[in-house]
Amino acid sequence: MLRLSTRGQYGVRAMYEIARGYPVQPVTIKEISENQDVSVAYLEQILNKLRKAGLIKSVKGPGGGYLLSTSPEKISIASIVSELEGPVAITSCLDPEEGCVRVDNCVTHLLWKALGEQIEAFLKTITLKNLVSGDIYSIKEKVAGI
Amino acid sequence: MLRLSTRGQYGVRAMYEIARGYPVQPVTIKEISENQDVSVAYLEQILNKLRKAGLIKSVKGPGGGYLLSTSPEKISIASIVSELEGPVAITSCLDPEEGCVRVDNCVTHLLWKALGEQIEAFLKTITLKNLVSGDIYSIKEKVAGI
DNA sequence: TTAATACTTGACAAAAAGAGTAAGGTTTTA
DNA sequence: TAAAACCTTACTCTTTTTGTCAAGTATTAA
Repeated sequence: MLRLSTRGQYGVRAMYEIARGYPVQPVTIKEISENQDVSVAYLEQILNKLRKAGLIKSVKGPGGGYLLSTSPEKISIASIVSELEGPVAITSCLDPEEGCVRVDNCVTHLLWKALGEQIEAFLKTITLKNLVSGDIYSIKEKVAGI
Repeated sequence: MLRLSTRGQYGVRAMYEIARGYPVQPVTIKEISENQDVSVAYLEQILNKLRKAGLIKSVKGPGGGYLLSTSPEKISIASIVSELEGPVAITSCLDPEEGCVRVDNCVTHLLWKALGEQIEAFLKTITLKNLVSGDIYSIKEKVAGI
C-alpha cells in the first residue's frame, strides 16, 4: 500500500546523480542511465519535468548535461517527488483537483489529511545533501523522533 | 501520489460504523452501505477480510450483523489498513514479497524505509476510539508533534 | 561549417492495478 | 421455514503505470 511510482523513485535517484556533479560538472543522461539502470528515454521524460519545475538546468552541446539549479541542501525530496507525482493526496477527496463531496460528515477526512501532512513534513526535512553525504544517520534520527 | 486504495478507505469507514455499535449492537452490512454510500457487494469483500483477520466477528440470522472483536481503543487504523492493503511499502524493493536487488548501493533505500516506518508509526497511534469520539484534536496534536 | 553531442517533444502501447459487479451459495433464527 | 444475513468465487471494465518509439531542435568543439 501507499506505493510511490517509479517516476518518483527514479527522479530522486537521478537528482542524486546530478547532485554529485554540483556545482560545476554537468551530468549527462547517459551517465545517469548507466549508474541507475534506467532507460535514457524514460529519464528524458522525468528530467524534462524537473527542468521545467526549475530544479535543474541543462547545458547543451558536447560536454553538456544537467546541473542542479541551486545547492543540494536547498532541494528537498518533497520538492522532487511532488513535481513528478503531484501533491500528496492519500485519498481522492484530498486531491485539490477533485475535491470532496462529504467533507463534514466524513469522519476520516481529517485523519488522511493529517497523514498527508505528516508525510510531506518528513520529506521536506530531507535534502539531496543528506543523500549525497551518505548522511543516513540524520535520517534515522528524524525517524526516531516521531 | 501515495494514494490509499478505496478498499483501505472504505474499510476504515466501515470499521467506524461497526465501532459505533460497540459493545453489543451488531451492525448490518446494509446499514454500513447506506451510511457510507458503498455497495453491499463491495463491503462484503472488505468485511470478509477484516473478519478473517480477527478484527471483527459476525452474528448471523435476523438481528445479526458485525461486531468489533475487541474494544475500539485497541484497534488502530494501521491494523485495518494493513489487512486490506498489505504492509506499507513505499517502493517495490521494500515489499517483503519482492525484495531488493540493489539494497547497498541504492542510496534511497533507507530513505523510503524510514518514510514507511514513519507512516506506520503514525497510523498505529490512531484508533477507532479516536474516530468514534470525534477526538479530532488528539489527531491534530499528533500531527503538530512531528 | 558541420558533425557530434545532447536535449526536447508528443504519441503510443503493453501491462498491472484498482474498483466494483454478478451470481449463486450457506447458515442462522425468529 | 422463509427471511435475514453472511460467504465465496469469478469476472470485467477502467484507470494508472511504465515504459518505448520516432523524429525532431539546439549547441558547440574542432
